Amino acid sequence: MLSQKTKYALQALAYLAARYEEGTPVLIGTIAKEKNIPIKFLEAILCELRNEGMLVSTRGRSGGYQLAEHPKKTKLSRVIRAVEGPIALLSCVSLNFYKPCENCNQETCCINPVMAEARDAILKVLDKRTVNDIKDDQECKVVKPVPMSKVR
Amino acid sequence: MLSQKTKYALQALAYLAARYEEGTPVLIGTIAKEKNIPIKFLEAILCELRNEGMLVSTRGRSGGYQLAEHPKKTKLSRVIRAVEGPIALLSCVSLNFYKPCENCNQETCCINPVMAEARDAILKVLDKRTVNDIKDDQECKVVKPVPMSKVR
DNA sequence: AGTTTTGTCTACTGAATTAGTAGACTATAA
DNA sequence: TTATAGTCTACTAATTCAGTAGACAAAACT
Repeated sequence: MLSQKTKYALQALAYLAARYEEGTPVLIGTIAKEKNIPIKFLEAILCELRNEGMLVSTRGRSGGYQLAEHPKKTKLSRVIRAVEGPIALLSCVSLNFYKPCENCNQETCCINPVMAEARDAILKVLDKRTVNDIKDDQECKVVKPVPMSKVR
Repeated sequence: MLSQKTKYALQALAYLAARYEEGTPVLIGTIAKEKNIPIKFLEAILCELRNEGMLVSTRGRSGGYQLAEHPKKTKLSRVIRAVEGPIALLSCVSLNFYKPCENCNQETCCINPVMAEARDAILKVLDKRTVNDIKDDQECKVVKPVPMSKVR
């Protein structure tokens, strides 16, 4: 399960994506209020996303946060990795946070390949879906399938 | 990420699956030693799996645990749900542990459908893979694909 | 230039979960 | 009948999660 923090991150990005075309920074306070997120907690989350290069911030008056690039460019897998950490079910099959198991032998462990299969299945979705797919104020109850040719 | 507890559960089942044909109970102590799992912790885990009907236990001398049914019958999704809980990334898209979000509106939330898509992708793997696929002492580095016709 | 608005950063805290332990108790086979 | 093995309840230490507080820094508007 994703943590509350990751959920907040996704919600904030969904909001910023909807306002991406405006081209101006959005106040933390506005996002917090709109999405019902504790402002100080959101602050820390947005700061992390900025450090990861997903957001840009403007300080001072009329400052705030905005997406660093078009919402279609930011994959959900990247967001989750930044806030939550590994996407794989076990660290021994993680692509970005690999760590061998302590009590089992990689060579003979038969759990490993099945978990790798599961990881690939999740990533197939989270690598093709972007912030644009979760943005606010759109018809979204039916997610339109993305043709595999569009997935790089 | 799966918890240590779930990993232990899978490892124990992998061991029991390999010894399923023997038809006799296996000591907790044997599994604990073989798999490097703290015995008292394993005890609690096996007890849970028994309560879920995946294992049967025999008390007293020459007692122990064994699989309740053929390893092919026990889906990994069932194991994970029993020990870990929901498989979905958000509880609002969980099939077995559904709980609505507190701070977002199900009707307008666009994160929901994407997460449902991810859930289906994971379940497609965890519903078709069984304890038999992870059992010890087999060639398993290459997981043979299961034809979709075999998946119910 | 000064003040206000807004973001940044560090540190702290309470609650929940995870991982593991201890020990009394109960059932069964030899 | 006794040793062996599982059952059950309760406890605890460590870690993570979720959220808070407050000092500080940058920028814009006056």
